[in-house]
Amino acid sequence: MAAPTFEHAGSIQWALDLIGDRWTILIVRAVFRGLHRFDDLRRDLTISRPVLADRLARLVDCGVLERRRYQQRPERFEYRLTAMGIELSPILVALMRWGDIWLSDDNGPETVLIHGECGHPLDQPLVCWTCNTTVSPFGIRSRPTGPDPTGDPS
Amino acid sequence: MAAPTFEHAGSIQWALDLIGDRWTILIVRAVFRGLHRFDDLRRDLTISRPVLADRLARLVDCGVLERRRYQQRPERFEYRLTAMGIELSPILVALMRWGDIWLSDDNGPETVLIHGECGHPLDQPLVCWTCNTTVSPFGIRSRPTGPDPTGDPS
DNA sequence: GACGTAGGTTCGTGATTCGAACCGACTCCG
DNA sequence: CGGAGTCGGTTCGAATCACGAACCTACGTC
Repeated sequence: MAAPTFEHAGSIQWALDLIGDRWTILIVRAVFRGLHRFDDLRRDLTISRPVLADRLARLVDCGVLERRRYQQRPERFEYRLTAMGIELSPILVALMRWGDIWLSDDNGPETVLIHGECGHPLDQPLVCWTCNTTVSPFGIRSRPTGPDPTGDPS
Repeated sequence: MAAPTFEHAGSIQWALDLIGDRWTILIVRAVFRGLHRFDDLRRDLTISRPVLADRLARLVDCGVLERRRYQQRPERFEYRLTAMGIELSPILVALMRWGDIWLSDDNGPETVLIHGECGHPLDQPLVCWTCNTTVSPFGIRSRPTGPDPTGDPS
């Protein structure tokens, strides 16, 4: 059984350059939750004004958020997720599930994410739609970065 | 259509406290790829010695990595993923897929992760095994943090 | 005994991040 | 009219963090 390769560091590196600091993910999550205004975000996250302003500008710059004027006189702006931002949700889901399973302080909740329609737990598997099977982390290869380096099995 | 809630910030907050800096994820990824020794990691990541030592110690502390002696005289150690560490893979996958789709510089590779057995692309959906359906980010509720705050639809 | 390797620690500097304070444009209240 | 409040920031000086360079230990090798 070969190890997962996780080649193509660039993708992860780039992603981390944008969202790999302590606040950005939490900001995106807050916007998901319906907080769109500067002061709402600041209160909810207890983040300092300069850092929030910087992160929001960066997220708008790279296309994760959209800055939208919601009134004139005085001009006021709110932040909305773009398609690029909405597609961050698998990362949020993965972080949340992992944190919930492994880091719950004592007898924390075991199942956080549930299906809105039926109320049953959600899973986030790797799926090959061609084989119609779920795939373990050890069934991954990467393309086009060549053959896997055959990391010796742990 | 209600927004996803992503309640229970604690889970994400805790996860980010451990793995939310610029290096930790990259270190975990490198260990996944088969790099287990201090100097191999340092060379691969071009990370400074103090930071690598600090991150490895922290990861061992919190149970993501295991420090294992692989020889005596002189004592030498290597780092292996624990179960907790292996289960970080959904986060790596999500980061990688997002970065690859949205951040590839020009005509970068569109499909990085493929099924080792069949060579077809892998997907990482949200699945409700009870309904046997995939769920969009907007079909998520969270438990037990109460009813969703009905984030106004974007 | 000089050199190489493996796995770190110590140290001083320079970049981040922080809270506190300030600012500008406007509204509301009296 | 004057003062307070709201919203969305920017500026500033102090504290924290991450960095490379150098050093250290313990061993093997030439």
